[in-house]
Amino acid sequence: MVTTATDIAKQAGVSQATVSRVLSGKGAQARIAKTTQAKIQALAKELHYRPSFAGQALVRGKTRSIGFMCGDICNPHFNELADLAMREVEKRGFHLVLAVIKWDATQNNLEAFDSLLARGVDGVIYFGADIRKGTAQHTQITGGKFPFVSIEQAFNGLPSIVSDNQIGLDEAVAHFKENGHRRLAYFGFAEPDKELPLARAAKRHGLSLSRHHVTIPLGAWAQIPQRVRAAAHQFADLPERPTAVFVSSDHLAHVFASGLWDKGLRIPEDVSVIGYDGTAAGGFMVPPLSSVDFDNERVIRLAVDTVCAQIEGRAGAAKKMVVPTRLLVRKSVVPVP
Amino acid sequence: MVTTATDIAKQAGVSQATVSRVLSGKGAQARIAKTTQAKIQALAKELHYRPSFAGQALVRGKTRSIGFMCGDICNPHFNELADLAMREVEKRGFHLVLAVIKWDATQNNLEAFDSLLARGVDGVIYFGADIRKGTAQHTQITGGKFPFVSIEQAFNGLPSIVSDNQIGLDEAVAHFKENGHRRLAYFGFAEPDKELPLARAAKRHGLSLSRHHVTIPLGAWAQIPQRVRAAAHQFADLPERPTAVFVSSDHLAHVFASGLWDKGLRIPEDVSVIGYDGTAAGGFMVPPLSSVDFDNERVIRLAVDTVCAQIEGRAGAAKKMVVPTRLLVRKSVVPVP
DNA sequence: TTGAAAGCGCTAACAG
DNA sequence: CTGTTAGCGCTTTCAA
Repeated sequence: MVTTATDIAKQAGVSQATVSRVLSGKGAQARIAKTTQAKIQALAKELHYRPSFAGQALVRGKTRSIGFMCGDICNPHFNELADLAMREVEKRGFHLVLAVIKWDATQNNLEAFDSLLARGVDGVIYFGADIRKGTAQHTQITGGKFPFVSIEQAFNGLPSIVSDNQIGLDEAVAHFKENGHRRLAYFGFAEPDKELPLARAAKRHGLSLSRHHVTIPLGAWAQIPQRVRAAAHQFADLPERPTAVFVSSDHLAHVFASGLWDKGLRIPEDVSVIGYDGTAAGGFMVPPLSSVDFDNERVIRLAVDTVCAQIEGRAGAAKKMVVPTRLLVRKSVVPVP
Repeated sequence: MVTTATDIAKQAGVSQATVSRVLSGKGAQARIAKTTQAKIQALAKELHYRPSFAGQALVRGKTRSIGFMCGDICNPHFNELADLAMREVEKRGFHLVLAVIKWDATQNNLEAFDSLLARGVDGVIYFGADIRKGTAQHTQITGGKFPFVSIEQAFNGLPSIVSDNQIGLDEAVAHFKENGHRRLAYFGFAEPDKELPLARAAKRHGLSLSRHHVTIPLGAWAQIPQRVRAAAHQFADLPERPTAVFVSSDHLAHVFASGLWDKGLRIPEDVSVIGYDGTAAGGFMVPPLSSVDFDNERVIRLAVDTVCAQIEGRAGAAKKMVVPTRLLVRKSVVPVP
């Protein structure tokens, strides 16, 4: 049914090894006769030859594929990242295998990681979901031998790429201030990486800061939207409602905006908002969402470079890379009335 | 470095075949001594044994993975579908390999398909992008032998799952009419599958219908957003602007809404809109977008069932399955002023 | 209850 | 310039 190199060898009257040499591009180097090459090439085309993935993987000990672990792929930040990763990885001759982290799992483990290893990936790019958890066991599994790079979350000793949120958040707060806002709020999951820099920035610029956390019980992952919406409703009903809100992700900002809308509030007329991630999707919100931009391109390029280097043995490289964030000004912040 | 079955066999003092039997769950059936089983299991755990993907794939002739081809993964319809497909496929013990169709390729070919085959998938679920093209060559490649199912686009003779747009579009038009709208517009790419049923429905309900096509030159895929936005601007400036618009996808509806906003127009106050796809993302638009729902769950379940059946030799099954669409009423249609 | 052996499709080292 | 040979890690007869 499926054509193998041996089939071609038989028909061409040469050895299977010769076929392999020609078809894997080593023909020139091995100085195979032009005529033989041509014959084999022709046969290969005619019989729709396609090297067996499993055969190659087995003998090479590599599948030439890289795993990408991330949260809910319906979150624009993750799908935009996955899209970039796919292109970047393919550019280097690898395949990308996606694995979505299952937060609704009963255990707090990352089955996705096991799934990727079972799938035979040569390395993994790990990008935790919105809510981060310790994953000691898997860090151990990797043990520093397996090509691995983590985005945003730094595992001890393993290469990681984290963003410097202070810069972007400073700009965000400054932007709010320039527009006359005095009462700032944080809206989102509990994320110290964002809340601490935000608090610092607020202090620096003399704005008050309140925090509005959305909490999701373990296993209730599916009801995130409802809970976020409910939290937005609560926010809308606040007596001394802040006029400026930093939402911890663009994805949440969508739901937040929708929740405000339910209550008859509008962005930016009633409340000015800045998101986080700088997604393209945010640019199509009504109004276009200003956001702290994560520099996806750079992060992904670094991540892919890092795993590839490890896979190909050219190790070394920095252990921890820091990428700056910056404010992306669109239309969701206006002067306070 | 990596533990193999042979390693375990050596340490356990048994043959590698026995290890394989135990570890692949055939221990009971092959009546291996309980003690032997226990010893092997223990060793496997201790040494972090993980069957080699390539080894298994080679001997089985199957990778137990299914390819999913679709358009831009940043389009909510596609990422919601991919997400479902992933879960559905994993439920059956397969992996999903994503391949995004590259419309910006110079050739009108689907490299994604080749990429999947190179990746050794056992079957393919094909879901064309917004703009569909003939892909004769690949239809030939599949030749009816390779497990394959197409969503929305019916290839000659191959299993396919298409939606019945007439139902949903009738409901959509009826909904517009109930709200007093008389002038209806189609906004989107040229898609006969949607435009024809829409025209029929409009006629039936006595509404006028104008068409506003967004055209993208081949290779200009990257500038879709700008072009859609520009088209929305043009629409906004129309002298006799329709009050009701059917947008060919929720994804486009986002951009359309954003384009109207640029011009100071609001949904639903100035124009009522119904999208297509019924994405969850549409539910977070401001205002929540009414949409013709595609019944993702059902389509994906059918698709996965169909490829799996082919892969596992239980062939047969219907050649062409039709899934009804229906209107999902949210908040983007209001009575005409 | 278990071992020996064959072979999946491919690459690469070693001979010519 | 090309053939032979030896595995890669696993499953699966066939024997014992």
